[in-house]
Amino acid sequence: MLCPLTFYKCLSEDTRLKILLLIATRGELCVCDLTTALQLSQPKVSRHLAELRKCGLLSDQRKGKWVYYQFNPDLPDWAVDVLQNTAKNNSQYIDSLLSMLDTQQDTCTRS
Amino acid sequence: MLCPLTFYKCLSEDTRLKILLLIATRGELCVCDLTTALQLSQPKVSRHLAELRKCGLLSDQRKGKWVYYQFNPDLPDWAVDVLQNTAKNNSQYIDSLLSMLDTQQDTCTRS
DNA sequence: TTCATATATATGATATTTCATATGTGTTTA
DNA sequence: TAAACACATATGAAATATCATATATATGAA
Repeated sequence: MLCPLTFYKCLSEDTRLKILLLIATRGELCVCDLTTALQLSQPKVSRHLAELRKCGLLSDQRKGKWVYYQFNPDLPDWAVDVLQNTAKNNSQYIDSLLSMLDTQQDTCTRS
Repeated sequence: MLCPLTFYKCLSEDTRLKILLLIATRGELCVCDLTTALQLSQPKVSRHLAELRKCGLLSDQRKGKWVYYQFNPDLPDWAVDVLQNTAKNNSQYIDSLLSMLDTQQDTCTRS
């Protein structure tokens, strides 16, 4: 059972909120996608991802060298609704980040 | 324009989240209703109310000696949705507080 | 004067960042 | 094929920043 306070603490920090809204939009992203989109150091991004994992908002899946993050399948519907509602109604907060994924050189050798 | 990060910072603290969910359920409440429901000191409740007012989530209305708080009419629809969705799907988080309002002696002389 | 509410200031508690380093996977090469 | 290497990601620990609480006191209405 996800406590609403735990959930909202996760959304109350700029990096974590952006990670969640990016994943709400794209379905899944790997760590290097996120460091590129957010222009932040890898340890900083990984640390916040660990927090989101620990609290049950995200789950991870390794594919070779890369680790992809997506919403935890156990996340309750109301929480998914909140995240998707927020992403849809605050595009100015994430659009420039999304465009980094498409137009900028991704640090992943993969891309 | 309400920034989503500002909004979620307001929801990331136990007292503030409970205040917002109580108001989502009841429409409006005065400070003494909230101190009763939450069993917290008046300065603590007032301080959090001031924060929610400053950030644009709540507006206040004085009625005689009492000050009533309700959602700010300028609060965007997505934010109202988030709060009502959360209240509806987390009744275990607020039901016991709501029952204090109905059954316990309210500290307001009014009641 | 009393009751309801607001706020200042000091203090304590938590969360975040950074740097260094560890782990884990795939790839090269001797 | 095993050692060495390169790349992606995770984490420990210290330094720093941010936030919440308590107590005392101020304001404002009846």
